[in-house]
Amino acid sequence: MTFKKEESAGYLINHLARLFAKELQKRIKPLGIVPGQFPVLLELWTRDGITQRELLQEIDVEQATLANTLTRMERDGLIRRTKHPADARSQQVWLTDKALKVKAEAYRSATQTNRDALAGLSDAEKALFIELMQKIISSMRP
Amino acid sequence: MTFKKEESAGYLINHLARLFAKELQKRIKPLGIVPGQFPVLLELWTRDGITQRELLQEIDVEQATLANTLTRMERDGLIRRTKHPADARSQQVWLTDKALKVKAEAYRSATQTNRDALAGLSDAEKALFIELMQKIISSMRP
DNA sequence: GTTAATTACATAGCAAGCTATATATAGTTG
DNA sequence: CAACTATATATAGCTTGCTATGTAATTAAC
Repeated sequence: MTFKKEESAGYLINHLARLFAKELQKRIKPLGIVPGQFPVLLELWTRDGITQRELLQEIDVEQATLANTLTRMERDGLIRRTKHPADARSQQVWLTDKALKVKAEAYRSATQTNRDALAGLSDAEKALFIELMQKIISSMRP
Repeated sequence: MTFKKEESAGYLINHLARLFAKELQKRIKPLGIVPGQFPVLLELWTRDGITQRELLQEIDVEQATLANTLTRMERDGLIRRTKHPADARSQQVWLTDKALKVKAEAYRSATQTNRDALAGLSDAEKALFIELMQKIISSMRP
């Protein structure tokens, strides 16, 4: 009954995810942002002022995770939250100038992290790797 | 300047890692273990009584992460720690009966999680996916 | 139009990761 | 052997994720 972790998909994926996060964190630290804030920023950079509910539909985390991430982002001066005019339960989320200013550089950091990480692969391998992950995700997603 | 998260290696890997962890957690919960304990168990099931230092060499996490994981495992009755006879700084780590008893079922759970997750891929794709991850990891590892 | 169900968000509490730092013991070196 | 240096582990404090539960506001049902 041998189980080799170096050949286990789950083990490798977990390891890889941590290596990626560490690398990205290093790059974006000077911008005053952290990896967990990236999905929120990506969405708001293209669609500012949406509600938490709408944000949640675009981001693959639990509602509580998003709420906590937004609280930290507010603390860090990246977003503001305002009451929704038509629904008092709802909050609209708005980027601050600080968050708008780092957009270009943050994109570059993420792109560069991906590029460096996959630098040892051929173009065909890179494309295949992405495709395989997409395939697995869509089969696992609830 | 478009950045599509569905095509970003880092984004996909993070998402995939969370899906895997969630799935594994569901399966091993009845055994009284959690995903973060798996690397420790895997090593101790084949080499019991080693020191934290030796464990650390096999597991790709920081020393502090391992120390905390071991503390939780001790609390949960999975391991015991004893002073090393020849070096008072050192701790030897031993599995309890509880941890030994779940070995076979835990292997099965992990194997099954991997199998199910990759079920939509051909054998060649599975092998390729593993190889690509190994390749990326070895290029990113410090 | 009050009651019940649903929705939006927050909070509590935990796991698992990280960096940075402290502490105790061992080893080395003058 | 006293004084550094190095090693083994622990602790503090943070992020990012989760589940479970609470709270307030809205909508649906009677």
